[in-house]
Amino acid sequence: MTVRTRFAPSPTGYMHIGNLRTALYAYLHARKNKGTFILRIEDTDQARLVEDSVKVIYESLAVTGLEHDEGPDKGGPVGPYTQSERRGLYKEYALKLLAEGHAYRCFCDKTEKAEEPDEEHDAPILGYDGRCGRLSPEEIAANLAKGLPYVIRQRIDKEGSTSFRDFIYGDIVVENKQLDDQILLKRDGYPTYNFANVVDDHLMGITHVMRGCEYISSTPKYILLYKAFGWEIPEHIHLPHILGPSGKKLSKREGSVALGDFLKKGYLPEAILNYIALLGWNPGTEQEFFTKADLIEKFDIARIGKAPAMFDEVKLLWLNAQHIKALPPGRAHELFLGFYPAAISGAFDAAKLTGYIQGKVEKLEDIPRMTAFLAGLDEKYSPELFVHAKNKTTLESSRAVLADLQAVLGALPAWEYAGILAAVKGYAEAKGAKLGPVMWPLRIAISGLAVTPTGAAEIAELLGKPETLRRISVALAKL
RNA sequence: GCCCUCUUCGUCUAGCGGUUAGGACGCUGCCCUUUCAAGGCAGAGAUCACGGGUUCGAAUCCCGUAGAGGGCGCCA
Repeated sequence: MTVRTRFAPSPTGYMHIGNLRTALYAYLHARKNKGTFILRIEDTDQARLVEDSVKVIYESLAVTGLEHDEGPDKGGPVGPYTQSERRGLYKEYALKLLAEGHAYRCFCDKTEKAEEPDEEHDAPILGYDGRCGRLSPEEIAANLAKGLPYVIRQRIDKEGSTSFRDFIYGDIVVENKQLDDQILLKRDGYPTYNFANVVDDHLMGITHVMRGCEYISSTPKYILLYKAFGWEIPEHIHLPHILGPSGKKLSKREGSVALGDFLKKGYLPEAILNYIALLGWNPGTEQEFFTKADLIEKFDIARIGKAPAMFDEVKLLWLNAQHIKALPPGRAHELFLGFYPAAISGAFDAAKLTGYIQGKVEKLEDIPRMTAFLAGLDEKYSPELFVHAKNKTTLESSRAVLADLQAVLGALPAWEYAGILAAVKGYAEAKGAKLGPVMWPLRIAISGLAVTPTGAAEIAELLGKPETLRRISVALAKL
């Protein structure tokens, strides 16, 4: 049987990183097995529709390269792929359930109370008591005649228990009395997630249902639905949660949760994918750096874990640096260019600069801060920077070195890295000094910083001869 | 409240009856070096949540307990 997986997000306006991981796993499993990856938009909550948010979903999948084979924008054999366009279908199937006694009309009006759930107090919320399920045909007819609005609820026999085997968590058994007569079709005629999901997954031929483990508790109800329809039950793969730093579900209050946030900070899509893939899955080897192609090759749902994982941006940062380092130079430069201050991309050999710092950039967002000193020297730096114990430099030694260097470099006919380095080395040798005591003052003088993304000779080359000499003069004036 | 699930270094994890409990991030130190970083090496860091079993032997199997997370919406 060909594998068919689906990613079924709701248009909320942003791509939650946890949802992205679900999409990634579904995508990887499909690709790994030469199957089909489907995108389905779950927009059944009319009150929550957010303008343009479907676009965000398309863009997110595009930028991360999780391209789908079937979906609203691409079509396919089991469309439409947007739930709001499938309303007729849900009604048809709900009616079928109704006719067979697996569902009933409920005329109770609980819309008011259900508006705002009380999140602070975990007051016991009792499920629906099933009263409308006991209405006589005459009562139902009377209500219908009165034009009373109604919902359709699943009728669940409270005797016995329902079980299913989750691919990750194993056998899950729940007593039926724990199961609520959940609403299948809302008053407005739209299906609930609970119903639409089952109907669509079946109609779309989904073989592996992958979703967050918050659905484990309600899956028995879905199983009952499959059974009522007489449908084959697909493989269920519930994924452990991704937690925020506090150990709670990753939420906006604790920092970035949206793919867009990370992209804006200069995390590479491949690094993000790589990192979240490892949150809850491991290859069984010690490999941690993965390209998307690697992931497709190595991914295996059998190695998904059960325990929730905390999102650690520090490790993501490290992985991001690894991915930046691995970028082909041309591609790196393309990306870096967008982050260089205008003065740099104009006046400097920016491609050369990229080459010098590619190995040190952890995230693109840091580039302006790392390179600002090239565009303009902050002349107010402290002379104390010249004093460095390990290199045995002092204010006096620095002054002497810089004065000499000004002459040595000033006499240089050509201006490029190798020549500059050779000149400085030659000077140090002539003085019988090690390179450190000479390089340190030079680097401080031309950068004004204790920490720079690249060495003194590289910086001097980028700055050009006049500016290098000028900055040395500025330093000399301080000393 | 009821139900479901989870629990190995701070974090991500390996482990699936016998290991000095391995790796990665982070941290510390050393080396290299043209500073920092990168790279290389080394180190600290886990009585495997706790308590009982089973077994010659348990992080691994069983039963409890605790803690944490999730569900109980005309949200998904």
